Amino acid sequence: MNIGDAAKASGVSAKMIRYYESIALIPAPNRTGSGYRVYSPTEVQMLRFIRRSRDLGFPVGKIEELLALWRDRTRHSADVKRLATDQIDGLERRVREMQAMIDTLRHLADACCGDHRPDCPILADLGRGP
Amino acid sequence: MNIGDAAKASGVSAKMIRYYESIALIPAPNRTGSGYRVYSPTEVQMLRFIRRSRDLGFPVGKIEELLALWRDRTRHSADVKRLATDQIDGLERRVREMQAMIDTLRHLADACCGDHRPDCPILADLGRGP
DNA sequence: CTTGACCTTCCCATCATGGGAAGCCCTATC
DNA sequence: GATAGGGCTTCCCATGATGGGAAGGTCAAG
Repeated sequence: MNIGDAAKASGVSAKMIRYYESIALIPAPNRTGSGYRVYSPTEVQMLRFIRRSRDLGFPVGKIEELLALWRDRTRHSADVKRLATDQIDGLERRVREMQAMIDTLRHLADACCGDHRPDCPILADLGRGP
Repeated sequence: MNIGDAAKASGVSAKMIRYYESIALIPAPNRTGSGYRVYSPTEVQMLRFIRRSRDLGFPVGKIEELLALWRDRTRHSADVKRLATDQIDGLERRVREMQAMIDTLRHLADACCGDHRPDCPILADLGRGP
């Protein structure tokens, strides 16, 4: 299976597959005599694993840990769960930050009449003194 | 006022002040005979404006537009409001995406007993077939 | 045998931010 | 007046995950 087919089958772009190989997130695959990368079903499954992890927002470093646990038959599920809950915590923190921005923005936007006149509480707030 | 003092007064790091100048988000300030940047209160206020905008998640490109409107006494507040509501929309979209990740992760984490045994629905899900 | 689709590597760009090196400048203290 | 320490300058590099594109080799169908 060439890289293009592996990309289609896994949902990871060929570009990213090469990148993951370059940072050693995945092992270097076999090559044909002419240098083409060849992927086995197992490797494609690993790529799908990576893509699903990315879809859940895991950074590459954490995916590395997830892959190690995935391969480790003597893993403790507690370790996996901790990665998941840490990820939840990080996402929730970011959501809270963005929600605070949204709240402020909505408050300001509500106070702006949004017509042809220049008076604007949004700019007034951004430009207010210290 | 030197760059360090302007940084303290505005909350924008000296590094970022130089960066904003390099991308022409702010005009090049006056210099002393020896080449030190000198900032007036007006320029510090502009830096504060930028920092507040960044705190609300605006990307630099949008801050450029906000600054232009700020300076334009013939602006229409509708234009400012549109920037704000667009920003709200973008943030809300990202929040929804992250919330979906959180929901999935929590569902998976709840199903994982998180003990010393290797069985783990989280890994099972990430590694499941197509 | 040609054509077009694929593959390879390599370099560059994003976006906002920080780190650090080499070297100059200013002020306070001795 | 010399020296020390801290601040300033520019320049280069790195981040994280991704895409774009060029130059050139390969493969399969017609």
